[in-house]
Amino acid sequence: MTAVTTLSHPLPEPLVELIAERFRVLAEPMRIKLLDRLREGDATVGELVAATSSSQQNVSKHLRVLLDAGFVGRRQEGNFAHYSVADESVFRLCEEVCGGLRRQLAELDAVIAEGTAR
Amino acid sequence: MTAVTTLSHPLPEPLVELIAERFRVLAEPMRIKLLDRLREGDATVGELVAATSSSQQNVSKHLRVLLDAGFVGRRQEGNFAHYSVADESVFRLCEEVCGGLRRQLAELDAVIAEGTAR
DNA sequence: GCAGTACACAACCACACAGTAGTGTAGTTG
DNA sequence: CAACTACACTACTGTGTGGTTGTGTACTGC
Repeated sequence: MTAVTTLSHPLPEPLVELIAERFRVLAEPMRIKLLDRLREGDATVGELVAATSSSQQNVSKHLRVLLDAGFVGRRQEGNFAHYSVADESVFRLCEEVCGGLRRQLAELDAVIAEGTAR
Repeated sequence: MTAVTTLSHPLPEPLVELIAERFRVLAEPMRIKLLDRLREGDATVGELVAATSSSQQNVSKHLRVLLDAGFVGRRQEGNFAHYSVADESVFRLCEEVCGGLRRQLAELDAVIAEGTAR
C-alpha cells in the first residue's frame, strides 16, 4: 500500500462533502477531549464524564457522533458502555494539525524577532 | 525531526481549542474545493469563482477564513489577488481522512460480503 | 475625470448545532 | 417487585455561521 495515494483532480463533489463532514466531526473541542482521553485506553461513559468535566448527556451525545463517524467503537458490558478508539488515524490527523500550528508559531516568532532585532 | 511528535496527556485546554478550530476551518465543502483547486497552482479570485461555481462574495469570504488560518497565502498584483497554498500539510490531512474513509468502506464491504455469501 | 473590472466588507436571513433539562430504558441489587 | 445505576433519547434554546445581497475600494483603460 502506498503511503500517500494521490487523489484525483478535481475531487468529485460527494467526496468533498465526505471529507468536510469528517473534519466537522473533529471540529469540536469536546470531541477532541474525548478522543484524547480514549488514547489512554478504553473508558466508560462515566469515566469520560469525569475526564471532561461535562454532563453525562453531553458526553453521550458527542460519543454518538464519534461512533457514527467510526472514530470510536462501543462495547456494552452490563450497565456500562465501554468506548475505545476505532480509527487510529485521528491521532495522526491531530499531530499533523499540531505540526501546522507549530510552523505558524515559528513564523510568527521569526517575524517578531526580525521586528525587535533592529 | 521525528516523524511523529508525541503529544502530551491530557492535552491542555487551549491546545484542544486550537486543534478544533483548525479542523473547523476545513469542515466546509467550499473551502475543501478551494484548496483542491489551489493544488493545481496559484489562482485569482475570479478563477476560483469559476472553479467552484459559487459567487465572488462567497469565495472571497471563504478565502479570508483560509487566509486567517494560514492555509493559504495572498499576493496582490494590480487588480488581481492571487491565492496559493501556504501549508502543504492540508493535503496530507485530506489524504489521511480519505484513508479513513476507504478503511470504513472496506469494513462495510466485508460485512456485506459476509452477509450475502451464506 | 469617468467607466469598467476585480475584489473585500457589512448586513441580513436561515439553518445547523452545542449544551441543557427532562425522560426513557436496560441492567443490577436487595 | 421495587429501587438504584448507567446510559441514551427527545425537546428546547441560544449562538454561530454559510450563503446572498448590497455596497465600498482600489486599480486599469479611455
